[in-house]
This record gives sequence, structure tokens and C-alpha cells, in this order.
Amino acid sequence: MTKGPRPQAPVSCPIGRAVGLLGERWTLLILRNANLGTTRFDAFRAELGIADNILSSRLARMVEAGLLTRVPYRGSGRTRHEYRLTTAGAEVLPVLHALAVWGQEHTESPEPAAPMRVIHQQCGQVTTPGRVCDHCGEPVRREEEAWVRPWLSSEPTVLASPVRTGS
Amino acid sequence: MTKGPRPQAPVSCPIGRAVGLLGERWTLLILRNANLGTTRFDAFRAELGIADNILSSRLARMVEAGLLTRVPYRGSGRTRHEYRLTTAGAEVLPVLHALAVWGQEHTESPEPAAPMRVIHQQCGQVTTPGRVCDHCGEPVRREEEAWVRPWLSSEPTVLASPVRTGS
DNA sequence: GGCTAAACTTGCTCAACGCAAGCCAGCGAA
DNA sequence: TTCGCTGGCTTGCGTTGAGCAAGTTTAGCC
Repeated sequence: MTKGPRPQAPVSCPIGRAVGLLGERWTLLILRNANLGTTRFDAFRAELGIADNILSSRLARMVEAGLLTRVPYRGSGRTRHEYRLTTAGAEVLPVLHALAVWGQEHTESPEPAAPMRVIHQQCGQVTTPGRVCDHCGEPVRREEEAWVRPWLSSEPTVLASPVRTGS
Repeated sequence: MTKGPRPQAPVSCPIGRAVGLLGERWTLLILRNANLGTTRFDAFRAELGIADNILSSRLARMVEAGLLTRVPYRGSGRTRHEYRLTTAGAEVLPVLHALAVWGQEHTESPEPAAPMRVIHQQCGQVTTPGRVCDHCGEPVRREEEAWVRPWLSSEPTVLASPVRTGS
């Protein structure tokens, strides 16, 4: 237990509590990739370049915090586990949107061109990351949202769906 | 210089870059309080309970990153410095909004009742933190936005204005 | 001339991070 | 059968960062 506001300190401010859970060193980046469909240990490691002991402890803490769930799957006969988004993890999306907008506006990209874009698949148009489509004015539902990250690929990536937590 | 994505690593993803600048241990909390009007070293220390060597280095880094500016002021004759928001610092507000919403939804408050609220002063009504007022539908401009944090006071706090950075 | 306050700075300790290497279970190939 | 490989961790060790406490500087004030 740290003294800083890190692991779920009982602070009154919801921002403080959110920062306590989400503000650790890799958590938001793991959630970004999980929202883009990454589920497996190897994939997180390869995409993020994070050391595996740290990834391991981070994933465990995120499962404990209810941001991810560990679900078994069968990878060629052998039973393994993958990390799927919970609704709490999926609902970090507005935070990621806000960070993306701020990052585009206030930080310098190493590559000159090709910023990240969000596509509202229902109308097929580019929109700024947010709740409502700039183009058609409709609310952007998560199943209709795709991200284009030109530095990786020109293909859009549809957001991953959270696992259905019974209730 | 760390190896993680911490201090302005030249990453392609705007979220990664934003997390690199904003994701350090106290940065978002300092920005929260700066957006609520805190400007002085002492006040940050008292409000956040942060150690002063860390506050000192954090403020210096934030000034260097362009989130805050150090401006001289005269406190009863003596010239001192205060830390004022730049526009880059002020525009972290949507991130804080998103964190506040997520925190209210997905974390447990130590006190039972009294969640944080946002008031749109133009119509005088409570709204969820965001770009548009839930009540009147108008965009909430920052000068019209006030936060009520009942665990501190029942008085609303109007958001601080950033310093005018020439052009 | 001594006191006080604001804003740091310095020194020490411990937790967190990063790297590298090792481990383990099961499959497929030799 | 043993060998190697692959995915997911765990262990050990060194480095960076955070927390605490105490000291320092600057200038107004009595």
C-alpha cells in the first residue's frame, strides 16, 4: 500500500479515485489496446513493449480491480487464459477519447503526418473522438466506432465488446 | 529518462503521448486543483498532501511541458511565483470530466452520499461533466462551469481561467 | 537583529519499474 | 523418447522514483 493516491485509496473525489485505479504506469495503455481487441498476454507484451513481470502484475491488478476478466480459452488443445474487457474497462473509452483529443492538440507526433482518426461506421465518416458523431449528429455506439491508426495500418479497427457480466 | 512511455517519448499514438505527459503520479491531480483555482505551492501541498520535493519537481516538469506557467505576483510586498494554467493545462478538462464520470460510476466513495456535481451557471442547473449541458442543451463554456464537491464545501467553485498566452 | 513564512533543496529509505534469465505444461517433430 | 518450442508467468538484481524529514534561502516585519 502506497501513501500516494495509487491503489484504491478511499478518497472522496471521484477523479482521485479514478486516477488511483487508472493512473498507474501502463494501465491506460493496456486498456487502450484491450478496447482495440487485444486479449492475450503475448499480444499486449508485443504491442506495448512492456516487461512481462510488470505486465503480469498489472493484468492481475486490473482483473482484481474489475477492469478486465480472465477467461479460459483453448489455444490448439491447451487451455490458456485471455483478458477480456469488463463494462468498467470498456467505459474508460471516454477517457481515452479525451486523451486522444488532447494528445493530438498538444503533443508533437514523431512522424509528420497521419493523425489518428475515428470512424462512425453507421455513416462511414470521420468524427472527432467523442459521444456524438460530428458528421451525422447521432450518438456513436461502441459497436459502430472504429479507429484508424495510420502509423500501424490503414485498416480501421472496430472496438472490442466487453464481456457480458451477468446482471 | 525512463524506458517506459513516461516523459514525452516520441510515440506515434496521441493517447500514448498524452499518457506520457499527463500520466505521472500527481500530474492529473495537480491539474484538477489548478483548474479549480489553486495557484500556489503551499496550497497544492496542503490540498493534495504531496511531499514538497515531489511537488517541486512535478511543478517544474509541468511548467517545462507547457501545462503551467510560473508567473510572478506580489504577496504583501514580496515577489513570489504562482503556477497558472496554460491553455494546454486548461484543455485537460475533458479528461478530468471523463475521469469524474468514470469514477462516480465505477468506484466506491468512502462517504456514503454527496457525489460531485457540475453546475452550468448560465442556466443554474446541474449537469453531468461534459461539453454540453444536460439541462439546457447549450455547450458549457469554461467560465460558466462550476464544481460542487460536497465533501469539502457546499459552495460551488468556478473553474479557473488559463493565462493568456500571446497568440 | 531575530522571527517568520514561502518555496525549495538535500539526504536517506523503500517501493516500483526494467532487464534478463529461468520455469513449467503440453504439443509436435526427430 | 527426448528435444525443442511456445505461452504465461516467476525470480533476482540493479536503477529510478516517491515519501519523509530536516535544512536552506530570501525578504518582510517587529
